[in-house]
Amino acid sequence: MSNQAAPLTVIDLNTDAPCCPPLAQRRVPAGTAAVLAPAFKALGDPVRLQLMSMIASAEGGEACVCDLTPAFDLTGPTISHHLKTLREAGLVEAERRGTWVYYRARPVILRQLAALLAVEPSG
Amino acid sequence: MSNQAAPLTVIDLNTDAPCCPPLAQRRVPAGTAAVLAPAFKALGDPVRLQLMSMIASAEGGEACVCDLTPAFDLTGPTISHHLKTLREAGLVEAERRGTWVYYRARPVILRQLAALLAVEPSG
DNA sequence: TCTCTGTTTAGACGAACGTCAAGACAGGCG
DNA sequence: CGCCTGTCTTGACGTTCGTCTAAACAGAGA
Repeated sequence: MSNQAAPLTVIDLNTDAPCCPPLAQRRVPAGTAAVLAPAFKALGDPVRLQLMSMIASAEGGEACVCDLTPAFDLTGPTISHHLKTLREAGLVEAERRGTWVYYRARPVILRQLAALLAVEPSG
Repeated sequence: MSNQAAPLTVIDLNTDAPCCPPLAQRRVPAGTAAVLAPAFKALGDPVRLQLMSMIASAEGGEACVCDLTPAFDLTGPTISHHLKTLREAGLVEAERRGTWVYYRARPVILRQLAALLAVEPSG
């Protein structure tokens, strides 16, 4: 069963809207927390945080799995699993071009997470 | 044994320095990822994300556990456990004043996380 | 078509997580 | 002091996570 009919999609992750006021400004509602927490969770592993950074900072905006995998002391399947986690969290998207698969960051959700964490300059 | 002698403290979470360039600008090194990933992980649970927000947005900059607990359908010990997780991640700090315990956000690390997630205004 | 390389899926394992009930600790008040 | 209230710790339970090996899938090239 594809469990995506849940009525939880309070936030449209595809718009460029800032989505939410900073976490420190207004209390985050349960629905918003349920939607955004998985994204933070996906970033909550050192390997995935590095993968995310390698992808987001790659030249041309995309990184090949063949460049990502050898950067870690982990097997290919394990890296693939972590990439799937990032994909399911909406943080990256994948595209196969011929032999290789390329991953690209999705800046919109990154901006939303950053906005949620924003704090007054010197509060 | 208090396992905090680990030689991993690449980042001083107590300074006000921006600490790291955005994740999308330069590849996050393994040491930095190891230090910051636990903070993201701590925010990766809906309950903790809401707790963090309730604390950070509370009037006076602090929130009493007695106000936090009744906001969820969870037992006191469970909320306490989540607060401990936030504390160990360096996101909040606690202080007991008489009968009640008050939690306060630590804006420095929040700023660091937000800075790491920062993305150019428009791709 | 067959074979080779690159990537993902499936299944299994131990470790860590989220939750609870029960108990321990801290502080205020008779 | 003894009791009560508020908070944290302990120990347990089932679930999820991170990793691996083995196998399946997708494309390129002979």
